[in-house]
Amino acid sequence: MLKLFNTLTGRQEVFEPIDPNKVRMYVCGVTVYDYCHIGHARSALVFDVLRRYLESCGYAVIFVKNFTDVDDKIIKRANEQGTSCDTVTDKYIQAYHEDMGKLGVKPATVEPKATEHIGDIIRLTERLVSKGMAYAVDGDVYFEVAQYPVYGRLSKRRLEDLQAGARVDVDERKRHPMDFALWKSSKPSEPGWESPWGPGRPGWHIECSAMSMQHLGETFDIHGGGMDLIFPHHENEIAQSCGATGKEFARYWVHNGFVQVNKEKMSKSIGNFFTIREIFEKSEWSEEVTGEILRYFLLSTHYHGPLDFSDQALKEAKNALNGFYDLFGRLAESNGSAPSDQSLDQTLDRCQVAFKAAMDDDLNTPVAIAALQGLRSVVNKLTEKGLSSEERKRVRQEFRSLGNVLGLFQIDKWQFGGPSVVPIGQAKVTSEALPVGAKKSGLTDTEIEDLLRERNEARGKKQFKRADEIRQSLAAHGIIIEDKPDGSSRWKR
RNA sequence: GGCGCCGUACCCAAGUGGUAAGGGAGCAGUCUGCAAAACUGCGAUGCAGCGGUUCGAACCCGCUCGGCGCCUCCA
Repeated sequence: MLKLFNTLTGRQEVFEPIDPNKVRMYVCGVTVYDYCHIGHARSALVFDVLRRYLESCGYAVIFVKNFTDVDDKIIKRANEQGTSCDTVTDKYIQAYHEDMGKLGVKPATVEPKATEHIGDIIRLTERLVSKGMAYAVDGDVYFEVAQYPVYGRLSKRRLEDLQAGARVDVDERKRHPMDFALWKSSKPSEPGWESPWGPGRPGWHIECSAMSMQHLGETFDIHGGGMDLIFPHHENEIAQSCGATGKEFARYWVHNGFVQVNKEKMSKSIGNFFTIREIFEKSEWSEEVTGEILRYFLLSTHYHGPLDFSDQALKEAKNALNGFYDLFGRLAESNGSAPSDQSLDQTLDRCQVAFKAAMDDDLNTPVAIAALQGLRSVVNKLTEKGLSSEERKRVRQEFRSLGNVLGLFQIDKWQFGGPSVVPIGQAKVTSEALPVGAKKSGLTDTEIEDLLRERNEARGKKQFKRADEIRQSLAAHGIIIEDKPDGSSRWKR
């Protein structure tokens, strides 16, 4: 039974979808005027995992994640670059898909763009105007917060408190300082659409209401996003949606914490952000490996709390992951048959139960990972005694299927090279495709294999000095050699 | 000024009333030509501090200190 922390009620609640077998969720995506940073990655990942977990529980999930492709920042960026808004948004939507794809974030069921829903937005705005909850002034349309008595129920703020500290310039055309734009008039040079109030474009908040209602209905199950969206974005979505329909909007509001750098929020305005592609470009590991390291790192903290990004943290994630892939490597190698171990079934069952309990507890991924670490530890002990090949397959499958919920452990070979086994004294160099774990620079696999072969020839002749020289020189390139009991060797980066 | 979050070992990180999960790093040992991996052992009498409630508190209450977020575009 999944429990989720609901921002709306301020506590954990048992998750029960409207339709017993179906979950409808909406997550605020990004405004596409720049590359995504790690903070965007965390948000995308958290809801990717929520979606995967719901699916693994047997729900049919309809997952909508939008792109905000009309916005002041986009217009500004287009002007700076001397291009059109479409060019800007196309570029960054593509980049989004590339970056998130490398992270293993599955595409949402529907990924609508604001500009594809202008008609819905205008209709929703008209609906609010006709109900007296919004008013037009000089081609702009504002939502009147005073018309929605429970305004502030999500962010737990009262209108009076907001007024006191408001840093916004008060627009005297607005009836209340917190009234927000549903529709903004456009200058001829700006993107605009015809509307009952003249040419204009949507305000920021209205698009999410229009798109979520269009794709998921007026009331749906889960609405998510980063914590910084609680106010004003989600507060305003609730006000305008409930104001228009008179029904509840989303039932569970889920918000992820920030990625920080040196305990400070990673943000564009502070300038302390790292883009996802920057991490991939800087990384010494292959894309698959880097993507999995990032995932592991981002899931090693509960989604609700802050998460400090650093090179050291990534390195620790890599080391932790190494332990798993070392085990997978050994599981994949045949080491003779061994009598079946009766305790294996029990071990696998226990891990499943612990994993599920952790995920049920508000998506407690650190504890879920701990369950997998526990399995790793037990299986390591079992492999010391020996496991049959059928058992080794089952173990690997277990890691694969539980890992799939987190998007981990799906790769066959990680840092281990392809033709990694070079028997002592009789190596044959087989050149295969560059393995997944290949480093982007440094020695090629063939070079490594050549050196390894030379080393094992030396070992065969008991020329250990030469053998150790080769070990040293490979180590200088970050290559670690492991000699197996049968005299052959494997290597990893 | 208002609303809210956080402070657990060298690092990361669970635990939110019943006597401190897990990982990484480190140290020692087994194994190994040497390594690596794996295995075994070691590691917070204490959870920012001080009071209080309780048979019992890291977990509840109060105060203090320290760090941060939102109220403005922001995942």
